[in-house]
Amino acid sequence: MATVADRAQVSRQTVSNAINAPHLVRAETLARVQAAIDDLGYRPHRAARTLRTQRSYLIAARMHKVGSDVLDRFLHALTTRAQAQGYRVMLFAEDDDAGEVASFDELLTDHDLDAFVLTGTHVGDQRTEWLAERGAAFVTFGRPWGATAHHGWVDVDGAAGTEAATECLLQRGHRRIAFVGWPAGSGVGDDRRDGWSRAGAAVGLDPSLQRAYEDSLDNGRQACAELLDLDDPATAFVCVSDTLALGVWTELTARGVRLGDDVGVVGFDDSPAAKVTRLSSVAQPVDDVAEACLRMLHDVIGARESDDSPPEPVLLPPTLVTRDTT
Amino acid sequence: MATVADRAQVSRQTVSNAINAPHLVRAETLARVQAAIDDLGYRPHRAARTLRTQRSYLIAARMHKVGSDVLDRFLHALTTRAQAQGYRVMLFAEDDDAGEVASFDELLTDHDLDAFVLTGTHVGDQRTEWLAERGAAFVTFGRPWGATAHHGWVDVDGAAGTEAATECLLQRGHRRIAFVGWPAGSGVGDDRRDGWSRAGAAVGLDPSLQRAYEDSLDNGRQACAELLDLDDPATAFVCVSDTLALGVWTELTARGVRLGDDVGVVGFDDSPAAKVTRLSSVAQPVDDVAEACLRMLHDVIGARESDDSPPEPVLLPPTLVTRDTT
DNA sequence: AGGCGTGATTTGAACGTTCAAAGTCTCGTA
DNA sequence: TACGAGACTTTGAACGTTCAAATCACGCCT
Repeated sequence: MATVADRAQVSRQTVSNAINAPHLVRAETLARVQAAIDDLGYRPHRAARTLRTQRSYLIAARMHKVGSDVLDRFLHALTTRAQAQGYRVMLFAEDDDAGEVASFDELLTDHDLDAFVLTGTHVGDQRTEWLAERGAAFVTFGRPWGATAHHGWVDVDGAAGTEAATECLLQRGHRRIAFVGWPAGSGVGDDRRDGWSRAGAAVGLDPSLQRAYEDSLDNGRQACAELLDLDDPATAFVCVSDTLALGVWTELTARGVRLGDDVGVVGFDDSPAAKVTRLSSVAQPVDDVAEACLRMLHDVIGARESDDSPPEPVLLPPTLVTRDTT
Repeated sequence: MATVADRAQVSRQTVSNAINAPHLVRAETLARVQAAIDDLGYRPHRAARTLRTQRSYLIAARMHKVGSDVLDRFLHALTTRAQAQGYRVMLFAEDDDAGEVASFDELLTDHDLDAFVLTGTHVGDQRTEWLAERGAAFVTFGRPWGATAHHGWVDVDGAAGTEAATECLLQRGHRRIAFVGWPAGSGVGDDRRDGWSRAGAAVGLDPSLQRAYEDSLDNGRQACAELLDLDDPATAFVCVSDTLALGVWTELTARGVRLGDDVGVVGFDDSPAAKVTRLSSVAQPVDDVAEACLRMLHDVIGARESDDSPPEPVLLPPTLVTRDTT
């Protein structure tokens, strides 16, 4: 920077201004500085800037547990878009809320991180409170389940997704549409169940036609088997996840059922496995989520300390991808 | 840090030494400094340290294109392990070698990155040369295909994987074992084909029983159909990827073939979709790869400038996961 | 003529660390 | 008694930026 200043016949500070506050610099001078910068290929040093300004242009994101296709795609979108705005994404990996908070602390204090993107919000989430207390900038991909929002969030309207799935199956003539979900209390799971309930209630479907299991292929099979073996069996399955849906699919395939014709299935997340098995599924618009997160983060970072009202939440609609199982 | 120094009745530098070079400090003093650090909850500021030492304790990794389960898991393992050693992983996303090199440049010059982890090495890779020229520390997950190694690398022995797959199918009694691969020249693809050739040659299998297509489900179906419709059809398929294998699986399922009994299939990568469809597949030991990468990186970072011979490469054996299709 | 405001630029200090060199203390030895 | 060696500690400067305040040049008003 000193070299640039010398060559442009100005002081360090003018170079700094030319870069960070060009309106303070006379046009003629600006051009001279710009030329010097180009000639010398000068680029400001981030660590020095961070040291002085307490801003790192870094965003932290948690490296999710493996096998989560949605979060993987989200992270990709986030990285790409952050980069376009001059930010970089820094990863951390933790197993639970407590560990994550410990990471926050280190990242915030030691690395001057500018913002955090949280995924997988859940009931009783301890992370948001911690961050809010510290006055850290953050947004969540996921609603503040069971709490009032004291922070910006972006989420996908799961209920709308399962509702659309249910309506699609209704149109195909199904009247025994079951829901295969997660145990109550999970926020996301309850929301997706609500969508099915809503669509069902509108036309008087049997609201008891449902099962709740932890997320696994085997549990999907199990649920499917139970619902098929009823006196008045289910003819279609709306599932809270692709994992359970693929379990259902497995059971149906094993029984030799004609998928799409006799029985319908819809999953959630549109995972690669759904594409392979031609399973219909509700797709989350992860690119849009990432975009919205960054926009919101931009506002939050700017408005921190001055403004105390959280930004307007964003709820995005998912898309039903219709394949062979509906 | 000044506060710690005051409280411990020592100078800044002694605090610094207590942290970075404890052997230089008298035990008694060390204890006093340590106590002060604990009392005040002091933690050194990374940006300041980076500014002075030119070291960031940051490792760059590329955020792979979506849908690559192996790289996703690798990234997770890398993050976890790096973190345990005091490093953090910084992401970048680029579409091609040129873009990636541009990112390297920015990360190296502006952010003082300590090291790079490259994935997806390929024939004519421009990235390694660029990094080597700059004297940057890096390792690759993937061999330097078609070039002599001027850098440390870790890879999985693909040929050993397909060889094991082929031998497994031989044991099941198959004698018409086909290979569904990628077009020649891709390094990884050729290597995996070699494993099949090797195992086949040992017992005199037909070496022409193979197809080469770009990686997609449809191409897998296509290849499968062609190989089944031969006068002397294939009875088993060793595939270069799960994508192609799942294409094969789709075609076989559509034809109502009894998988595992009449016909065998083995994929590569052990993706989630393989688990769902009960497809046998060759699994890469990504955790071990990440571990080896970091160990190697540690050596490279330490030895930079002094030592010029690259570290010993690491080639790890994959594991054949046997499910219903063998 | 002198003071004043405004826009452009410079100066000195500071951010929090570590490097390089110099300083102090203790002890064994000539 | 002094001297050098070794162990430990301190001092001043530096890393590359930006902040806050000072300075400068210039035209305008009274």
